[in-house]
Amino acid sequence: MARPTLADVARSAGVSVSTASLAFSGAGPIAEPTRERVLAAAAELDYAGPNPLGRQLRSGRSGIVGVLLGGVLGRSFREPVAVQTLDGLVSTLAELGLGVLLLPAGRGTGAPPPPTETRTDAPAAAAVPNLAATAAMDVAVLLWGANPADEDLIALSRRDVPVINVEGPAIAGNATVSINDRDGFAQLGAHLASLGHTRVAAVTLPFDRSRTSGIADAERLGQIKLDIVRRRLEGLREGGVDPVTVYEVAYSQVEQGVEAGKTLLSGPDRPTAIVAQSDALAAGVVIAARELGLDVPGDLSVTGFDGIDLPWLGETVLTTVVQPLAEKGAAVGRMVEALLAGSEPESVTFDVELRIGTTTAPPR
Amino acid sequence: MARPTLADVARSAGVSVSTASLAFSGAGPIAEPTRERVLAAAAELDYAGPNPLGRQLRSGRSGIVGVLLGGVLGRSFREPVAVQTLDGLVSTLAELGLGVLLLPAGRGTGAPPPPTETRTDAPAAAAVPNLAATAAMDVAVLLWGANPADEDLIALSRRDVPVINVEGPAIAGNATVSINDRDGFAQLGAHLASLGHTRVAAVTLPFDRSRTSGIADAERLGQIKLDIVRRRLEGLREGGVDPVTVYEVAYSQVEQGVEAGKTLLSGPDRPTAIVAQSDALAAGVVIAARELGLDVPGDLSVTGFDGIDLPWLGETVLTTVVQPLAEKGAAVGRMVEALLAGSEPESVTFDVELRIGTTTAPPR
DNA sequence: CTGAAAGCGCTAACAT
DNA sequence: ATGTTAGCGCTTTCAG
Repeated sequence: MARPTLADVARSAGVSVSTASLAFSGAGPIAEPTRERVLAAAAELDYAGPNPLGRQLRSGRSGIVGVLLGGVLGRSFREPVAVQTLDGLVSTLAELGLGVLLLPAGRGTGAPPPPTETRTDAPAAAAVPNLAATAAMDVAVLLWGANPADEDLIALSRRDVPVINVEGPAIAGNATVSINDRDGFAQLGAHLASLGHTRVAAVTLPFDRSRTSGIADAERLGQIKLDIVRRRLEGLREGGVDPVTVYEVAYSQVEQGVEAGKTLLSGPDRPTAIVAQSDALAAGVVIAARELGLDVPGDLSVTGFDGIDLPWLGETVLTTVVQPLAEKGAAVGRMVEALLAGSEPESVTFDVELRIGTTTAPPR
Repeated sequence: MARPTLADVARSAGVSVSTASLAFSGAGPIAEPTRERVLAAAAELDYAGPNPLGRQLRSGRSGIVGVLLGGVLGRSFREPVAVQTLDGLVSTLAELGLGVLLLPAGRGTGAPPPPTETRTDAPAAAAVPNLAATAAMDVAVLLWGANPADEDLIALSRRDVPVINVEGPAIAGNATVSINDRDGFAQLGAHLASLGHTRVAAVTLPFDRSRTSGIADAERLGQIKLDIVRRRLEGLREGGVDPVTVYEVAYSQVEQGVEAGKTLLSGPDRPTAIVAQSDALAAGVVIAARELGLDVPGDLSVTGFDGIDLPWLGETVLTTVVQPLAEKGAAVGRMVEALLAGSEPESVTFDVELRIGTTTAPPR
């Protein structure tokens, strides 16, 4: 009644277990009639195929790719770009027979865990087991970076699990997939400058994981932890636009963009253009402008970044920079493949492309 | 140089492997000094903890919960409700030390696989290994249903992997998490009827996985495969609204709602209200109405379903029915727990709540 | 409280 | 082409 094992099948087919194994894996020479006999015996016994646990222990491979979510951005699932990248990654890996295991980020270094109560009861049993430290996986993919000091990353490196970094800070020894976002913002800056904008505000991704949001003062601007944010601001300046105000959001979500837009557009010296570091934020800014009765692009130009589909704005087409999300997923897939084959994958950087929509025009 | 094993740690600490095992698992009596000695030896050797592969084979448990995506709806990741449910599920399971493995749906019965070429080369090795059939997992969760005849489901049942069904059709022997959506739509219907609407159109989720979209004629209406769609339409009628036109979409996405809205609002006998089967679709309808110069709710009332956050509409608050997404995730978590403990989980159905917003009003 | 021994189910050398 | 033999690393009886 218990699940049959390969040994049962082998016995029933009158062959050895190793032969039976070959019948399933195809990893070795086997006579066609023999193979069929084994398969028939398996069908007879209702054998569902080799138990993955046994196979994994023996081969030392789990066939699992862990994906560390929410390193920097909180609820990755809510962020369209993260979701789309993940989507691409899952399909790419599935074709290699690899599964994606979601690893929700543990408490990182940014927010220290709550103080431990003095325990009078049980011995110090592992309170919350951390998947990054305990789950089986052959490779880990870090979506959207994290602090190298993160608990999860330390655990992974102790376990010798190779890590592939997507848009994260360069970490020694990790292959990285990134985009040329500095150039993308330089193009956006040049576009706005050529239109004649001089009073430009920026809405940026989080500077760190502190979940701060609001206009960043000089002090805060000196504390930008995340390369991606700094790089994008620098790109903008390279393009000829030095933002007069910088608004930092806590998450890359439309709501946050609305908030940022309302603040920036209600203050004195209203900007003639707002550069957002993501399409979601830009969409929020457009919505905020509309609610304040401003015309886009007549009264305000808005730019985004990412090139995701934004049905929310109706006919309005966001001026943005398109990054190749699907290709990024595929690139990660190839890196995983290389890693599993024992070779060192090479980091890649993809180019991005300016796409001019209907949200930018000369200032009035 | 190779990774140390538990045996190495035990030897170094001067204890037996079984004792060393206890030091890590805490699953048995062990003297505190002994435990510390083992842990010290582990730290010394840079041992990262018990190898999950060994543990899994021995205990027969992988600690992995497979989540079958896209059963019915294609790219689940793009659908806000699926994403939010998944989000809740991941956090709930993480607290139990369980990981979520994403299982992209294989080719289901709806779309038969492409015809096999006559092979003259290699023996019939498994072309594309299907994760549902090969990956290690203790339980599978079916998000948004599927056909019981699906390849993946068959594979899971052959492997004796218990399945928990979220919003799927009842499948014999599977525990199910669902919501009282019939009642929700009855409430929506009653609300619209009480406002005086009689010419109401409906925008529904896909009838099956054929990815058809457009106005459903009588014949098509007789082919609704998915319980959820039928049940929701029935609920609406119970509430006193019999839709004059039914538009079926291929995906529950804003774009599709826009498409549906444009079609329904451009035809003759324009409806005074449109009932959408999801908030994403309703948002699209609102956008379409605006683009056609119609006022919501003045010229058109619109209702959604799900109660997800929709920042896209600005100040507009959708009249909708709120379903407890987080609670659904938690319920699945509890079921998984029960299943792993060897008991039969009980199916649950959650109540939903009508939330009247600013998108419904009496017809002009 | 600790140790010895067995074996989870499979695959990979090696021998035939 | 097939069989024999050895473990992969761990947990779990069962004795002591």
